[in-house]
Formats: sequence, structure tokens, C-alpha cells
Amino acid sequence: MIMKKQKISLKHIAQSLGVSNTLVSLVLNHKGDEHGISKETQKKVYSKAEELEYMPSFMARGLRTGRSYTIGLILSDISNPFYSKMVRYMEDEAAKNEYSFLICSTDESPEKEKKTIKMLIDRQVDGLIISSSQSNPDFLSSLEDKKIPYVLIDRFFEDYPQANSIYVDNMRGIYKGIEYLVSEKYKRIAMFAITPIYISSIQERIDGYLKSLKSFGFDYGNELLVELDFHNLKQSIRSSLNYLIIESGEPIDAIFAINNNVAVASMQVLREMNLNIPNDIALLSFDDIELFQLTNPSISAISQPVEDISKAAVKRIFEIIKNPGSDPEHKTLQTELILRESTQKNK
Amino acid sequence: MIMKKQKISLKHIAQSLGVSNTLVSLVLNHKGDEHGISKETQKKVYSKAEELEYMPSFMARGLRTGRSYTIGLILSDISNPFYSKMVRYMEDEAAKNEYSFLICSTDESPEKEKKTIKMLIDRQVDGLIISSSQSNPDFLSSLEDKKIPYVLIDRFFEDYPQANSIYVDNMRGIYKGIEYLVSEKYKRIAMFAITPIYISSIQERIDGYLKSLKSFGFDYGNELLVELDFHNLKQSIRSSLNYLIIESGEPIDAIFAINNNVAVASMQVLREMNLNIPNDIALLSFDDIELFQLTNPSISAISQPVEDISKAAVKRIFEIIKNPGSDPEHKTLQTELILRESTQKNK
DNA sequence: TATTTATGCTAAATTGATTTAGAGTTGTTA
DNA sequence: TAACAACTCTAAATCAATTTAGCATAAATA
Repeated sequence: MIMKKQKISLKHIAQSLGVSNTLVSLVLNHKGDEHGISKETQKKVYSKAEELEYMPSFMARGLRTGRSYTIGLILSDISNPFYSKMVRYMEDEAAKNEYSFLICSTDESPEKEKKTIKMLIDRQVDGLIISSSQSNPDFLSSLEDKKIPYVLIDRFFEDYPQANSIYVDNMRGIYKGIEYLVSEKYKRIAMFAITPIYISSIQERIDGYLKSLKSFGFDYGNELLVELDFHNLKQSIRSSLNYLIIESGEPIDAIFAINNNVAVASMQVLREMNLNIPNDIALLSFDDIELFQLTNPSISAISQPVEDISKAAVKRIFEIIKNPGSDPEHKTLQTELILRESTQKNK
Repeated sequence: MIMKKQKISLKHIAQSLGVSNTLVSLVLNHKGDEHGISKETQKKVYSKAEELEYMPSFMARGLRTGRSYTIGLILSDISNPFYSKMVRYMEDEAAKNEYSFLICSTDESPEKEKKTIKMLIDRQVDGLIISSSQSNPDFLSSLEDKKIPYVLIDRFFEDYPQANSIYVDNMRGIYKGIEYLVSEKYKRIAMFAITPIYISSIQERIDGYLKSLKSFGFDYGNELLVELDFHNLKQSIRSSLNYLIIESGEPIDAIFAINNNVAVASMQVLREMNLNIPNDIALLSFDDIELFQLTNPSISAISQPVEDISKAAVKRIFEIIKNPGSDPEHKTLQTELILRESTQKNK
């Protein structure tokens, strides 16, 4: 005869002690004192719960209270090292509060993102952390309607100040990069941006590039601003480089890649073309990833504070969950310039 | 006056149509025909559900049916590119069945792993996919008791055949690597393993190394088998290399790294020591990651079929969920040797 | 002695779905 | 005309917790 281990519920504790479900529930939720349950009875409940290895049913509790102890996390691709690091930090931070994550990749598809948000709402997540790929904030209204807490990271919406957000100062990050390249005597600095992705961070980096050029007195305007096809990155880089280095009269001497994907692809193409980094051309990336220490040459980068972003986002989402009425907050974090070999000419 | 959007439940549909909850539930679960609900009524229910944008409550359904449409995924570290790729494949595969993942990193701590499994059981996951860091399979008995479906990946337990598993042929993978190094005339091939991690995959790779050496007629036994300290990898590699290349009479001419972490760390130390790969020393990694294409020189590797592992694991867990009584299955997948620059001497 | 207060607890409703067992109506057969 | 089946639908229990409203009993006060 096989003994099936039965799932232990509140009722089992109550019955074996001869008390009511209510009492057990109150005690285990630390409301015993508040409701005048005697210390003695409380102790009995605690020790019985331990003895039976009682664990409350998430489903039952969730159904009744509306809380799932789960956060939805929406990002473009978890296999991107920038995000997988982020996830790890968030996971550790949230675990302290017994929270878990449901993680969903959207591949920068606004369509997929909307569906995912709907799905996560149906799963009654207590909050959402979103790195959005939408070009406008309309989709947030459904979250506002349903009073579901959310925090935007990485991207945000200028004309939607009621959204809580963790914000990286892209403009200033780009400025630091240009400033440094200029100090290393690079003269024709191209920005390798991407299209068709309409998100704030990309737009800000482009703006930052154009403004910084001006402030350093370069007058080539947006002549060296390249909008690469995101879905066909390498081919797009090949043809751009061909023009910018070989066909155009004045070759560029530095590439500022708008994110880590673009930097990696650029490096591959430069190697194909037998161009030496940094002597023929310098390479600077926005977004630092571990890989950049290990390539030859190692790649300089504007590093985003991934750990700070992650922790701030988790911290903030918990604050809003606890205190739903609170005013929106916008936290701004700064980037750091990491100097490596790809931007320093050999003497 | 603010109109709060109310969550739509079954009851709302039933009431607005003047039928019972039962009927609505049956229809929406596609059991209408089976229970003789007229086509006409079914149509009404469907269109009302659509009109009200009804979505069933996961909590309520989960409480009643015991199913959560969620899989628990346990691995050592999601920020390791090997696992983050895996997660992405699994996520896409599971989404087809409306399933989501709760992902937990254990940092190879058996303690943490046990806690995590308990937590995931409490959350009523329908199944678990586990890359375990336990040295013995005792912890699986709690899953067996509670009849919770699970699939082991990446690591498994020899004396526990009742566990479903997706298995990579480590032994044969190592053999292919050694065979290739031998064909490239490398003579003194060291294996850089790790300790203290007692998992099957590591053990098999070590065994594979020793057996392969023998079968190619090398007689240095385990003299060149190095067990590096996992928690202090770089320092450990430095001192080993110092001995193996400089102090010992006969320097090694190739390193076989037991996984991607070890390969990356070895590459860094070799560069520090100004040793040329592949002319001074060859480097071959078990586990291929994107990075290895981008370093200079690029790194040869034994590639694990990440996509196949991921899809097979998800496919299998669904099979067991649907059919809990089925016999355990052990699927074996093969590795692939990826040739790059790090193992081919320049002429 | 009658009333109030405090102490320690409980019954029952609720959450939103699924599911068992069966009810009411109409039509068919003996 | 009674018995039976067929068709279409429903009441109520259930899952496991939380929470509202309030019940005994004993002690304190008037």
C-alpha cells in the first residue's frame, strides 16, 4: 500500500489542534496579538505548523487577497548579456522579499509586448518592470485603469510623467564618450545607430551625439550619423563602412556604437575588412559587457550601472506595491567611461 | 466620478446572458458539445466573452484544478550565457502552450537549490526543469512523493534511473576534442577541470579525458589533470600554468578547458603571461559561447546543442505533465566540434 | 444584582473558477 | 397513458485561504 503524502492545509492544523481555521490563519499571519489570541495558543499553532511542514497555498491566498508575490519583467531579449545580468540582480533583490519573476522576451515587437502585458495581468502579477519597445505610452493606460504598479526602465516617455521610471543619462554618457575621443585626437567620429526602433534611449543617444559634435566645434552635422538596419545589422554595417572609409573623400577615424549589439557586429566587420582597431579606426561602445574585456583589442565602452538600475527598479516597484497612491518618481543614474585598448592609438 | 474598470469574471457573462456559471464554464472550456449545450447558446457565450474581454482568473482556476501553467526552472546562474540562451529557447517553446517560467539561480549551492525547489512546489508549478548541483539524488524523492513532474538537464544521477533526463554525451565530446588536438600534433594536453563541484557532467568529462588519453597511447596518466578552485579560478590557473609550463621539465602544449568559464579565465591568464595562442599553447573549450568567435584568436570549442537540449526538455516536461504515469526517458544528445584559430598552429 | 467590559475565540461569507449529480421539458415508444 | 429517453441546462460543492461580524465566558463596575 502506497502512502501518498497529502498536501497539508490550514484545516489540518486547525483540526489537529481543535481550533478554528480563522485562528490558525490569524496567528500565521502575525495578527494573533492584534486579535487577542493567547500567547500559549499562538505557540501551539506555530509549532504544529512547523511539525506538519505547512506551507500556504499560493493559489488560495492569491485568489482571496489578489496578491501573487510575483513581478512581471518585460524586456527585449533575455539572452542579451545586458539583460541577463540585470535579471540576475533583480532576482536576488526580489528574493529577499519572497518575490519571484515571470520573465518575458519581446524581441522589440510592440505587438508581442502588448500581448505579454495582458498575459501577465491575467496572471495577477503584483507589479511590472518594463523595458518597453512601444513608441508611445498609450498601452500604459490599461495598467493605470487596473491600478497595476509598474516601473519603466531603460526607456521612458517624455510626455507621460505619471509613470515611475529609472532613467540613465544617455545624453551625458554620449558626451563623455565624444569628449574622450576628441581628447585622443580623433577627428571624424561616426555614430552607428539603429532603425526602425523608436525608443527614447536610442533617440537620446542620437541627440546627444549631434549636440556633442556641435559643442566641440565639428561641423559635419549628421553626415556621419548612420542608421543601420536592426534586422540586418552586419550587411548594413558592411555597406556603410565601405562608403565611409573607402568611397567618401574623407574617411572616418572612429565609430561610436549605439549599443553592445552594434559594437560586436562592427568589430566583426572591421576584422573581415582587415582594418586595424584602433590604428585605422577607433571603436567605442555604449553599453559595456564582459566580452569587451576579452577581445583583442579590448573595447572601450560607456558603461551603464546595471546593478544600480536593477536594484532601484525592484526597490521602487515594492514601494509602489506597498503604497499605491504615491507620487511618481524618476530616478536618474549616470554612466561611466571605461577606457580600454580600442580607442588609444599605439604610439 | 471615476469609473473603475471592474475585473470581468465568469459570473458577469452568466448574469448578462441569464444562464448559469456552469454553462459558461463548460462552453469556454470547449466542453459545450460534450454536455449538449446548443450551438446557439454557445455562440452567445463566446461573443459575450469577447465583448467583455473576459480572461479567466489564473488563481481561481489554479486553485480548483491544481494547475498553474507555470514551469519552474532551476539553474546555477542565469547570467551565464550558456543558460541565458537556454532560457530563451525554453521560453519560446513553452509560450506555444501558454506556459511561463519561474526562473531561479542557485549559484551551485545545494542548500539554495533545495530551498528553491520547496518554494516552487509551494507555488504549485506544474513541473520542474532542473540543472542540479546536488551530489546525490535524495532531494528528488520529495518530488516523487508529491508526484511533481521534473526533467533533469545538464547533470544527472547514475543510480537514479527513474528520473527523466536530457543528457549530453560528454565522454564522446571530450574524445572528439582530444582526437582533434592529436591530429594537430599537440602532444601534452592538459585538462583544466574544477573542484569542489560534484556533478555528473564534470566527472564524465574528466573520465572522458583520461580514457581518451589512453586510447591515443599517451602515458602521462592524470599528471596533466588540473583541478582548479572554482571559487578562485584565475589565481588557481596562474599557479598551475606557472608549474606546467615553466617549472616542470616538459611544458604542456594544449589546454582543454572543462567549461566556458574556465576557458575564458585561461585566456585571460595566458594573455597576462604573454603566451601566444595557439603557437605557444593551444586552447580548446568545452561549451561554445558567442564570445569565442569574437576573441583574437577565436577559440575552438566542443559545442553543446543548446537549442536541442532546451526544446527536448520542454517537450518532455509537457509529456509528463499530460501523462504522469509514463516511463522515464533519457535522451542523449551529441556535441559538435567547432574549429577556430586557437587550436591551429600558424605554419 | 444587573450591567458593562475584556478576553479569547469562531461561524460563515468570500474570492472565481471547475465539476458532480441531477432537474425540467419535450418527444417517443409500448 | 405511463414509462422512458433525449435534450438542454442548473444548483451546489469544492479548491484553501482571508476576513467580517459577532458569540461565549469571566471579570469588573455600578
